[in-house]
Amino acid sequence: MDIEARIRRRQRRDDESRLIEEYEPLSPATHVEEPTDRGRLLEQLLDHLDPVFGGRLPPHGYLYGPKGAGKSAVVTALFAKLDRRTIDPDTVIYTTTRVEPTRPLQFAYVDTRRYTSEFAFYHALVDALTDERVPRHGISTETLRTRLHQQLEASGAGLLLAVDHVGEPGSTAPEVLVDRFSALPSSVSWLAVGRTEPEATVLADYTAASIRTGPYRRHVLVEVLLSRAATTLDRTTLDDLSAAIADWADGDAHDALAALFVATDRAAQAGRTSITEADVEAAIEAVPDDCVSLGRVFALPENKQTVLRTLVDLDPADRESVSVATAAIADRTDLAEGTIKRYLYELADIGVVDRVQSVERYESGRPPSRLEPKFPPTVFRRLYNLNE
DNA sequence: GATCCACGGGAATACACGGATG
DNA sequence: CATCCGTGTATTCCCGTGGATC
Repeated sequence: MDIEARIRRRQRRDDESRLIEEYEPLSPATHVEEPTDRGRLLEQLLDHLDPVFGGRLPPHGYLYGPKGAGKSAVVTALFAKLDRRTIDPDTVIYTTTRVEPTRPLQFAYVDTRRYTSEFAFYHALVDALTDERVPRHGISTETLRTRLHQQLEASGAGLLLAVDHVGEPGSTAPEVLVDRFSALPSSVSWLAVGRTEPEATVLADYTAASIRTGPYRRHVLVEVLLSRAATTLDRTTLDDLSAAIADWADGDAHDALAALFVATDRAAQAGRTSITEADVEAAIEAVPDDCVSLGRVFALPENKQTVLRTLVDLDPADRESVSVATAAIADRTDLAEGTIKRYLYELADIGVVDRVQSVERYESGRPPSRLEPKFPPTVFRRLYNLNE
């Protein structure tokens, strides 16, 4: 390869990476610090958490609502703020009718997509509550649990714990969680966050309060899209097309952002800084029905992401069956076939990829199934490469 | 030496089909 | 005709091993 070509390639790559960095605000997997658009939900949450501002713990609670409704956005933002604000009993103003013992409060947020196992869960908690490094190895789950207890008792502080993505396939089931909570001291109050109706889970039996949130209202979702796109796209066509995306997304901010992301990418590939109707149409096409949250995909263990990354680049013919895909991925990664195949089945099991059974007749044997990602490949590719 | 968990692999089971059997 | 059986593939389930780290 001559020097010219090498330089050209460098330049192209720089262009590309700069472009991708600009995309980041459009990522459906990241939350902004100030989700100003979820005022109602924020108020509901603050109502529930009100005792906190008097130095007391609120009762256990459950926040639920559909995908892309801003639950995680609000809860992570709120807990980040609360965590920075030490609630000091001395500054609390009492109504003097009753003297309750007050104590300082701590706040922690745990995402069960990432910290699923019992060990990982306690580890995340202890880690959040202490400045010291907590060993990941050579320490038993039991030891970790007692350490958490000691920590909580020693500090005398109450803990408000938010536990996100409860009951999603591949994360922690409500029953398991309730079990774990029962092992925690009474100075811990938790707020579970999930999608399922409380009546359909055991959580209803343990929580005093359920907070329900619905999908985004149309005009609010448009605002979300516009504000996130502000740095990336010029405004020429944005208003109308954002409205179109919002209509299609039906209140799901995740899918709407994903579509806007794909549309932006398509425009950028063509060297444009504004999106067209065709971009949006193509983008909507690229977001599958029942699209799985990209946050979930990026919470998967590294090697499962590697398998997915390879899978989405495969020739469609190489995705026609699990075995074929396994072989193709094994060629391109250093994972063993057995592992890849198991991963693919596991990914299908939690709904990250779909297995579509072939209807064509084969000579003999059980018919294979085609693998289809249940997320927009473009978005995954871009964000994955960004993390490299 | 202890611990968790990612990997790798293999055994058991399910499914589809054609052909044999009752 | 209904059922069973054999074969070949797909899928599920399970467990031992070893890496990394304390």
